[in-house]
Amino acid sequence: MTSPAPRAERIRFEVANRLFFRLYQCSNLMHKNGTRHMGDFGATTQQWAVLGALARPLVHEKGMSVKDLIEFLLLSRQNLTAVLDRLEAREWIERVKDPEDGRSRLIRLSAEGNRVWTSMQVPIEAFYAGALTELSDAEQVQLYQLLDRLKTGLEAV
Amino acid sequence: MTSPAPRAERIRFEVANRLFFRLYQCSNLMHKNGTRHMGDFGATTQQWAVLGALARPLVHEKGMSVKDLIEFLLLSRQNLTAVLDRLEAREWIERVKDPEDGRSRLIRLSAEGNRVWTSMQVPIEAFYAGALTELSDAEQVQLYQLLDRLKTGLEAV
DNA sequence: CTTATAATGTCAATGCATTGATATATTCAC
DNA sequence: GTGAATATATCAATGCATTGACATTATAAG
Repeated sequence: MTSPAPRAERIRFEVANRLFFRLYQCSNLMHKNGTRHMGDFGATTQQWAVLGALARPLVHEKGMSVKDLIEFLLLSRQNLTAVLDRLEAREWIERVKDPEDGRSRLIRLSAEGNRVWTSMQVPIEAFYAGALTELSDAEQVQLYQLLDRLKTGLEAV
Repeated sequence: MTSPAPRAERIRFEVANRLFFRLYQCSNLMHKNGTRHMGDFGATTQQWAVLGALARPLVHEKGMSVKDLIEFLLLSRQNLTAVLDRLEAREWIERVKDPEDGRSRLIRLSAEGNRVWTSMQVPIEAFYAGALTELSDAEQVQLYQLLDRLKTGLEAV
């Protein structure tokens, strides 16, 4: 059927294969060791992402709708709901009615959630520093930018 | 308590934050859209990783022990067992006794698994090509190498 | 007012990933 | 042979992630 792939094609495939395999491994390691670094808090890396999104300056006051959180985090609604439920059970976030849209509920950091998020910065910074020892400042920026463009491709594929 | 972080430190933290957030998003997108690309086969990206590991030239004949697969894929034994169970249920892999070590069982591609893996190359290549449109060949290599060093740091942290 | 659309939530099934504890069989050192 | 270490498997709990289907409530269009 298919003729044997030319050399350039084989190499291209091999590079892509390794690239996505490393992405897979790095993501698993990030979640495993990142979550382990939070020992005292018992918070997962996925929960950081939510708290971090809600703690951003322009969001902190009024909160974010579930819809906006879904678009920001790129998660399914059903999955995000479960994560929010766990965060709400710990009283780190609150769901309040949006005064401007009765259908919408705004997700906000609670006072306790804000306090916890601040304390979490210490182990998070330690994790970041430890995980990035092999990369210079410039390389970290480079990696971020390459991942940003990979994300663009992955969204369209 | 802690004095306000110097500007350079804040920027460093922000870069790390974005880097790991993009890693998180890319990994989720890879699994979601990668698995979707396999529609006909109903195989997940994690299952590719296992089949791909077993299909490598030097492994294909004799297979790999569970221990070696764990070290290669960086997964927990309990998780890998579950993935292997699903692959075995589809008769894509076989577990055979290691003639050299009675404790060990070697995981091998079955004839059917080998055939399926070959057919899968087509949608996998299409997925790779579509996901990497934003990156040149050189950038793909660069990204792979940066992820490789990130992995080293993430393993040690 | 009626209808369509949008935002959210819920129920169910499946798969991936972790940790912890326990069990069995085999190999190897002594 | 005894005992330690190794390789694998299993059971249980928890969390993350997807899809699909259905329900509720509120907004917006006609």
